[in-house]
Amino acid sequence: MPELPEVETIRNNLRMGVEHWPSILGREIERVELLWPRTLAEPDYEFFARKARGQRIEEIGRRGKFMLFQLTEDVLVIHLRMSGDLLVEPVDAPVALHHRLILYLSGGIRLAFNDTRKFGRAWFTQDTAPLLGSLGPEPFSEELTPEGFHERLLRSKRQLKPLLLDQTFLAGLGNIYTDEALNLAGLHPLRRADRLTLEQSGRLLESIRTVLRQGIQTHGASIDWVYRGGDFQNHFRVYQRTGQPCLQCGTPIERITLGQRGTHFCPHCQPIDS
DNA sequence: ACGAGCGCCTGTCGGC
DNA sequence: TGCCGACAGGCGCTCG
Repeated sequence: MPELPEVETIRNNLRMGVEHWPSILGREIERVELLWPRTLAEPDYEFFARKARGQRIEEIGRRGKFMLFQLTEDVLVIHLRMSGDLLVEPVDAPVALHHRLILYLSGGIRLAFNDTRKFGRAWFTQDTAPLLGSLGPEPFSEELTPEGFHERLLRSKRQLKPLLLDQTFLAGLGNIYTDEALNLAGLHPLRRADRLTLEQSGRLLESIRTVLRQGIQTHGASIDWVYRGGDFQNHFRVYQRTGQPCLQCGTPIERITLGQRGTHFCPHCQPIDS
């Protein structure tokens, strides 16, 4: 589910509040509840439950696909992986089937980490470096220039699709937005990174920023996010459009498997050579 | 340094 | 209706 735009959408909702949801900023953690032990990667539950109690949520940040809850003393880091979601609820609401971790907050509300497939993880720590230190640049960083991006691409012999999914190369892209960005840039997913011209690299960076910006503006690629108003799935150019005509040229969209991930592209608009 | 394959999990969908 | 495989937004690991 969540790539950079979805994580950013959730972050905004939790910070600013949204209809039915008050902001959780400034609230105190009164109690925590862990319903699936593996969801808490570290530390052990006893320590976490004791130390988190009484801390306030000072700020909510994001790095790549990681959500960062800056607390009074520690940081709660959450990665939603495939099916994770964060919900604000009244304390007396029934606990949904797939809730894995719940923070009970001051003011009669709670923050629930809901995660059907149980891949999501939470870390409670004072040092985020081991988790975030190896991440690549943020796509919207002003320090990431077309020239700098081109140089990074030239250092790799990898195919574009797996490279863009590698969070140490660039932080935040997932399967949907990678396919969309490559299509928009007119680049084949199997193209070798070190064969791109400066102009192609610049177009790729621009395309990445465009599709991510569209994703954020439409509140994420929902599918099962209807309640949140996510709308990006109505704007897919290639993702999950196998066999359907390319919006640009009418050629049927092709699907291949690459590193266990479905990969969608237009064979005409994204030629393997040039 | 790279790609391929698997494990972690639950749910949905299409074919037979 | 029921069963079975394919597939799903991610990522860490091993192996060649």
